[in-house]
Amino acid sequence: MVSSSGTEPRRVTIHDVARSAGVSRQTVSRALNDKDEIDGSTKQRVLDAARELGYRPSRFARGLVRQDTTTIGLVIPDLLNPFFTEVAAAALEAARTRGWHVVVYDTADSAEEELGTLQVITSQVDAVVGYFRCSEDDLERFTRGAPVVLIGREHHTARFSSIRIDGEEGVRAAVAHLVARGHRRIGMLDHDGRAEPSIRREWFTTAAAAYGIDAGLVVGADQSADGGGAALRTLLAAHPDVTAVFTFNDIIAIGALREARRLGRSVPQDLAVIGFDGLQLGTLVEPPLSSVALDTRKLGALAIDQVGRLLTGIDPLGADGLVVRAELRPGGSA
Amino acid sequence: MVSSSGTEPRRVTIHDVARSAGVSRQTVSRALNDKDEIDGSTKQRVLDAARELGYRPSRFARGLVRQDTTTIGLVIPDLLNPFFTEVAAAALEAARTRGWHVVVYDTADSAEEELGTLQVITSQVDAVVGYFRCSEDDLERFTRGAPVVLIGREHHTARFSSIRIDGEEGVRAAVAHLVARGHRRIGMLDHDGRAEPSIRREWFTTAAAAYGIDAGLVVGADQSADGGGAALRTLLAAHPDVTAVFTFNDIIAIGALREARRLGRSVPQDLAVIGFDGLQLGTLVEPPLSSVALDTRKLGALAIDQVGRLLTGIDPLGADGLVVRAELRPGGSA
DNA sequence: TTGAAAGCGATACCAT
DNA sequence: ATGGTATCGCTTTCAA
Repeated sequence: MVSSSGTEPRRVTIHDVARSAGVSRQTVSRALNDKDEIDGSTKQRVLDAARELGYRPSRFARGLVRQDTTTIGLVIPDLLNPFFTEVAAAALEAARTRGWHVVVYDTADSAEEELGTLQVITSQVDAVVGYFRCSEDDLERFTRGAPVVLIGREHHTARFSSIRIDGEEGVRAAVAHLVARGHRRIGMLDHDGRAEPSIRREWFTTAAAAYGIDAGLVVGADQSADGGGAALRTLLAAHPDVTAVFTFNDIIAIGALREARRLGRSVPQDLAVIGFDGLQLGTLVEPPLSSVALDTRKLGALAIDQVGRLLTGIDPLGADGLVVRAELRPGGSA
Repeated sequence: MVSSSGTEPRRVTIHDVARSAGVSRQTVSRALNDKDEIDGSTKQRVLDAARELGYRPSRFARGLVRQDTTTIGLVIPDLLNPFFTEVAAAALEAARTRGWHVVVYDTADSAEEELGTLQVITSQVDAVVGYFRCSEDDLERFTRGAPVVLIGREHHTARFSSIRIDGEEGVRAAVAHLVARGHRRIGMLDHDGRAEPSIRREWFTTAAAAYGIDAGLVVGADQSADGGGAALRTLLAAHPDVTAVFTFNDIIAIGALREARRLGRSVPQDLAVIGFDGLQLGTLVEPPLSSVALDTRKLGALAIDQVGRLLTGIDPLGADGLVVRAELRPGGSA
C-alpha cells in the first residue's frame, strides 16, 4: 500500500540484465549461479551488467522453480518474555541445523493480533509453530491445512500436534524438597487465572495433598516480576506463617525474591522460593533461583522436529512423544 | 536433501482443485480469494474440493504475481543475549506495524555462521538488518546489492547505513553522577577486547579525564554475568580502594552486582555500579541497576524505518539521522 | 458467473 | 559456450 507513485521503479529482471549484457537470460542465470558452462569473459560482463543495474533475483520466481527452502512461521505472544525468548532461540537453532528459515511473529499478547497473524501467516510459510490462545476452531479456520505444532497447550487435541509440558513429577519433587526442609506452610503464587486455576496449580495441589500440606494458600499474580512481588505481599499479609512459596513461573518467582528482600526476609532462610520454567534468568539473581525446570531447547527442538515430520508426512510423533518433562533444579532459593 | 523417495507427494496445485471441482483455475482462485464474482454454490464446491485435496496455494507463485509482501532478514549474534532480544523485539514490532515479515537468523556468535547466513539470506529477503562482525567487503560481497542496515557498528561507513550508538554524553553523566557522590576511584569493567579497547571505554576515559579521575582502573570482562563477577573480583583485588565501577554493558554489571553481594559489599553503599544498555533485565535485580540506557525500541524502529526508505529509495536518512543517544538512567545501584 | 490466455521472473532441459 | 522453449503455480485482464 506504500507509494504507488508513477516513479515507482520497475523491478529489474533477468531480462534487463540479459539485454544490457547482450546475452540471453539463461546465460545470465548461469553467470549468477556460478555454473561453469560459461565463458569467463561473458560471465564477467554479465556480472558487471547485473551490478550496474542493481539487479536482484526475485525470490519468488526462484522459489517457484527450485522447490527447496522451507520456511517456518513461529508465533509467540511476547518475545521479551524470557520464556518465549528461550523457546524462540531453541526453535531458531533447531531450524538452522536443517537450513530452514524462521519468520517470527510477536503478537504482543493480543488475541486480535494473534488472529491477524494467523490469517496472514498461512500464505507466507510452509508450517506454523507457536503458542496460541485462540480456539482450535480459529486455528483450523485460519491455518487452512498448514502443518501446525502447538507449544505448551495444556490439553492435547486430536486435531493438532501439541507439545505438552508435564510438570507433575517435578512439582511433586519441589514440594517434597520443601517438606524435607521442614516447611509445612507452603503458599503458591499462581498466574492471575482467567477462570480456571492453572494446571500447574493442580500439580501443586496434588503434591501438597500427598504430603498432607494445606494447598489452599494460593494468590493470583500478574505475570511479571512486579506481579510476583505484589502477590507475595498479599500472601504474607494473609498468612504470615508461610515459610515457602511455589510460583507459577520464574518471572513471578524473581519478583517474589526481590520482594522478600525488600520485606527483610532473607532467602532461603526466612522464605524458600521455587519457581517454574528453569529460565537462564534465574541464575542471574542472588540467590540463584530454584525451579522446576523445563528444557526449553528440547522444547524448541521437538517442535521443529515434529514440524519436519508433518511436512514430509513421515512418521509424525503421537501425543506420547510430544512431551517435555520438567524437573526440580535446585538453585539456592529453597 | 531430504528423502526424495518415489513416494514424495507431488504438490497439489490449483489445477488439481479445478479439475476435482469441475471448474477452471481462475474460478478456484476466485473462490479462495473471496472474490464476489462467483456463484455461491460453485464457491462452496471449490472450497470443499480444496479442503478435500489438502490444497495450499504456493506462496512463491502467489508472490510472483502479487508483488506485495515485504520480508526483512534480521541477523543477530545471539537471541538469548538480552540486548539482542530487545533489539529483535523492537524490530519485530516496527515491522509488524507495516505488515512486514521478519525472518530471524541467530548466528550463534559464530563468524562462520554469520557468513553462511549472509550468503543464504540474500535470496530469501528483500532487505537485511543486523549486527555484523564481518568486514564490509564481505558484507558487500554477500548481500549483493540488497539494502542493508547495520546496527551499533562503531564506525560509520560510506557503503552501508548504520545506526550508531552515541553514549558519550551518557557516560559523562554517569561519571559526573559518581563524582558528585564522592567517588574518586572509579573502575571500569570493559569487554574482553580483541585488540582495541571499546569505544565505550574511550567515552569513559574522556569523561574521567574531564573530572580529573584516574581512568586506568580497567579490567576486561567476558560478556556474561559470570565474566562480570570475575572481572570485579580481579579489579578489587588489584585496587581495593575502588568504590565505583562503570561496565561495558548491563550483563557484566549484573554479574558485578551479584559478585559484590557475595563479597559482602553492599550496593550502592560500599560499591556503586553503573551499567550500559538500560536493559529491562536491570529492573529485576536488587537494587535495580543504574545504567547508561539505550532506547532499544527506538533502535529497532529506526533500523526498520531506514530499511523502508532504502527499499523505496525515498529519502534515506544520512549518518546524522541514524544515531541513538544513550542517557543515564539512575536505578538504585549508584 | 465463468473460462481462455497472458504474464509474473526465474531455472532446466535440450538443441545448437 | 550459448540460446530457445517449456515450466513452476498463481492472478489478472479480457471475452463470452
